[in-house]
Amino acid sequence: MPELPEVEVVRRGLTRWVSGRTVAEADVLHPRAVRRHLAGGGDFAARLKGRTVGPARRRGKYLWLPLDDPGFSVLGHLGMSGQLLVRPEDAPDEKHLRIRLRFADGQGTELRFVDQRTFGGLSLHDNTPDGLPDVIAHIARDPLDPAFDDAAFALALRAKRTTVKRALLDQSLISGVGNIYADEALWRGRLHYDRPTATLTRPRVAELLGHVRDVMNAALDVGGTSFDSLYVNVNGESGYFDRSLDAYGREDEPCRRCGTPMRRRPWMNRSSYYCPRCQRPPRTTA
DNA sequence: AGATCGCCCTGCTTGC
DNA sequence: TGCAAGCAGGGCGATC
Repeated sequence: MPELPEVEVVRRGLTRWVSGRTVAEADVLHPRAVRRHLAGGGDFAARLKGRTVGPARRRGKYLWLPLDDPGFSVLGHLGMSGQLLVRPEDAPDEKHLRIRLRFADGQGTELRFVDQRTFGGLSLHDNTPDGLPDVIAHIARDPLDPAFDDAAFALALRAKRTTVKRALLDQSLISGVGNIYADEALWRGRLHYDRPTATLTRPRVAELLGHVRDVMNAALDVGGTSFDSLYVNVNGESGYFDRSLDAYGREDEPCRRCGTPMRRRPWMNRSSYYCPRCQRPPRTTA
């Protein structure tokens, strides 16, 4: 599944291969892929036609393309299985092709949104004065954003009176951290997922934030080289999952620090992976 | 009204 | 062997 580093790779790929091009036609092949565009697929296609796209932007796992009509943008989210592919126009359709954008130039490539599980999609939205699609105005900055405010994050985290993994996944506090990165950062920080945020000191929060950034940057280093071939994988197949993860998916495997078998626990309809020795549970599991 | 939880979706894996 | 349940999970909206 695409995580923030993969989405960033996609953003760079879009800027390189799609920005500056003018949409000749948009084909919506599956209505669910435009479900956030409330006016429907026909309206989506009609309003996109003739628009020229600007440099791709990203916040958390959201991507958007500002349009030459400065009032609005194409917003995208890859969900669990979404891909944005720049493909030759004559390449056969992918099995799960949902949206196709043709361009009014002679480059011979088109942009395809392919998504098996249809958690992702594209939509058009008005921009806020900050140039953000209005429907994501509530999404906090992500930890790779230079304007991310570490001190404000630490304050808000401790004020929330929640547990640390919930906080990491709370998009109003910090965006772009999914289940995998949360578990990896917590393992690095030797923190149990149910640790109350109120018990974390500011230095501890700063350290945790550092771990989140380290994991993301490591993945970005690997993924950043994957899109510069001819068939432009603007798809986020970064090779991240070839990297060795320290926590996620390692149930019963030895902790890389202490050798204790890692555990998996059901958590919020998901799983949490942790080392029972390095990441001691809080005394009161309330 | 802030916090919590269920649901959306499909293909691969697991178990009987 | 075949079928069915389990699992993956971001984000939104309903609910309390």
